[in-house]
Amino acid sequence: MSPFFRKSRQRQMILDTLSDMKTHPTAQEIFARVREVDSQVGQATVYRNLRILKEQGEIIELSFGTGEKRYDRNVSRHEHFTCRRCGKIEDIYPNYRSLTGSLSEKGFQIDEWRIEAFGICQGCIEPNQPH
Amino acid sequence: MSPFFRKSRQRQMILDTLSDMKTHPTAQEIFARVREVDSQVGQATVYRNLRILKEQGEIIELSFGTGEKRYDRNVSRHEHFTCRRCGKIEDIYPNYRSLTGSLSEKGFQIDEWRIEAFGICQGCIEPNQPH
DNA sequence: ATATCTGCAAATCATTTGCGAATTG
DNA sequence: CAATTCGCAAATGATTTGCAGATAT
Repeated sequence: MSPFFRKSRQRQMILDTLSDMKTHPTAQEIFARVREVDSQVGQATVYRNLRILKEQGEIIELSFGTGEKRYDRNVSRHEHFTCRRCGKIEDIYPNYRSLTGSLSEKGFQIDEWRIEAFGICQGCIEPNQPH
Repeated sequence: MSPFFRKSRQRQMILDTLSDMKTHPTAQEIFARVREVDSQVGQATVYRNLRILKEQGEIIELSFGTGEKRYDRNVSRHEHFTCRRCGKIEDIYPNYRSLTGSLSEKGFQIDEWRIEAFGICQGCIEPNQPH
């Protein structure tokens, strides 16, 4: 049986906070933001609820090979581009078809891709290189 | 100036150990294996040398969204398929062209992809489902 | 010689867990 | 009221760092 969840003020607050942040924040960043509104919230609550929200399919968990995980309110299928210069993470919508096609012929039964792109973002290339 | 590295018995042992392992092991798994040969080796030595070997381009560091990093002696450009059932990690060689093409048109200057595929491997699909 | 490297132990960072109290349906 | 959730503090797991002594060039 799939788990039953009650509503909680804290869980809603965490979801709202993530919705407001467009930066693909870490659990710690969400925790800091939530604490600004209610300094009573414990960090275990944030971690626990991020896991629950993920199980509920309300949010997505990301990882970019750096220690910490990041969270995303955008649950539609998409991937991410990280700018090496400014660190900004942008959503990208690649074409998966060709990837999957050539590999399924080789006997791979792939049901999920995790794709990350790295490079220099438009803003950092354009007029004058920051830094 | 790029750092200067001396040779060390331990570093060579770590590299040889990784070469022998075909499993994309974690630092801890490499540490355990190295300790079987020389029980004096400290774990800091393993972590330090894996970082150095990565900087030297001798090995590649992988991460699959689980806490720990994994290491790979195969430095040619390739990606990985992880079997959800048996956990085995296989090398895959996808066609990047189409991915990069459609996105560079949109102004992304992508210089690196990190791609992971998940699914069920051939061995786990075939005759009788294990478990 | 002397800068690099080692082993050890302690520190750090992200995340999880145990527990008694508070909250929700 | 009975299960879920909370806040706290302590535990965990992976990795890093400080340091005195050993080693490589």
